[in-house]
Amino acid sequence: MGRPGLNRSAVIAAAADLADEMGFDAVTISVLARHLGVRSPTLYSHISGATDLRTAVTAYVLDELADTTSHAMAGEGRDLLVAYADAIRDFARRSPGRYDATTRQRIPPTSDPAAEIPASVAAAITAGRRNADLALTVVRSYGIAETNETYAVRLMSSLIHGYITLEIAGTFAHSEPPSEATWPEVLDDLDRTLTRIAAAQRH
Amino acid sequence: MGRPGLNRSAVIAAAADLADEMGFDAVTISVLARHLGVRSPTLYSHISGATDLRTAVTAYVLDELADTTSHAMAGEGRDLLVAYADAIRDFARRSPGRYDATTRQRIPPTSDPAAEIPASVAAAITAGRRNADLALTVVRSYGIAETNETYAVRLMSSLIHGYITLEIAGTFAHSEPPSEATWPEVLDDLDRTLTRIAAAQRH
DNA sequence: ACGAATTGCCTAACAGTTGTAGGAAACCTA
DNA sequence: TAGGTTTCCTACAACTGTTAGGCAATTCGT
Repeated sequence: MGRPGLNRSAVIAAAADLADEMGFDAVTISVLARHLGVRSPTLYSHISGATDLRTAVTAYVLDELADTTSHAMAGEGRDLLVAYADAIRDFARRSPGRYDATTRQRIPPTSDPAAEIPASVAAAITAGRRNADLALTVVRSYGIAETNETYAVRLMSSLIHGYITLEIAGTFAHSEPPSEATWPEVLDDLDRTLTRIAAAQRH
Repeated sequence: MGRPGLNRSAVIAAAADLADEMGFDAVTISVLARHLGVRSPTLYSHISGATDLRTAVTAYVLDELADTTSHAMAGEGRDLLVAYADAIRDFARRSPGRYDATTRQRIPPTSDPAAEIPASVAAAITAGRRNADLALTVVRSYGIAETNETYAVRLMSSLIHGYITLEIAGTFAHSEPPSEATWPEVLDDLDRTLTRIAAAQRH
């Protein structure tokens, strides 16, 4: 039934690829349409507007990231931490536009019960939770108790995300040693801290 | 000589205020012009375009941040770290649009010697270095040797910036305890790590 | 094989934004 | 009061986001 052509998934995937080439902000409806060989209004058959497109890309990319990360995760404790953090960093360096999408798109608070939640927002929330669960897995593998879980996840996420963000922004490019060299040290110190948190609770 | 009216500084300061009200991305030439009670082309007498405006706001805000932070810095070691980190976090929470400006604006690498560097870009680089020097001051107060200075600054900056970014993005809003409660713990662990780095070098 | 429903894509058109060009008005100084 | 300087304006061109309505291609039921 109907004529075959673009579909929503193809449009979103193309947008994610474009984001890696030109930056997340540069992915406009017009640019994306030109890249796909159609006129701008055509895309409105597949997406409901620019913000829907961005949110959908965010959800799509968050799912990709969770897939990649969970596939790379193996071992326990320090090994698991390194596998987890390297997977995220590799993803961000390989696909900076995609990584940007995971952070740049602000999901409004769900406090308003009357407001209808668009499907793309719901998908982004679900995919975000998938990634949060992976972080939780790493922390739990250190034997950190439930009381400290949230804290440990926030500490670990902040450090990993912060380092990757500043690294991609070029903040580390103007001083020695190269960013590549200090990353393992960061993970070493993060490992020590997570170990300390786990040890401190079994008094 | 000449008719008094807007000048470049007033335009940039107004843009920074607007960023706090509506978000950094929402500050367009047209919106800013309307807010200042003039027509859009008028602004081109004071700024050379949209990217120049954004870069100039970044430089302006980086200077404000360095002023605020250096004014708040006092003490040594842990006290200094807390004063430094709290100043940045308070700034970011009080002025989220301004804080966004410090990170969202990408300064291209200065590798090309033939390219002329616009004044706003040079100002942003200088202001960025001011902030980097403040971070260095904190690290040095721990007695960390020059060999480890860069590493310690990267670690500290990544953690502080990452936590603030995720906090403002609302990532911590959906779990207990409140973000307010885990921040001091983060600084505690950061203090321990900086102390360890300092201790490890005098073997 | 044919009609009908379905679906994809198009043109036309409008509002809003960025940016350029050139001119008129307001102000300070002499 | 005249000159020079600077501010601000209107007019215009190009591009992006978005809506409305229509043509055309494909698939399904018969």
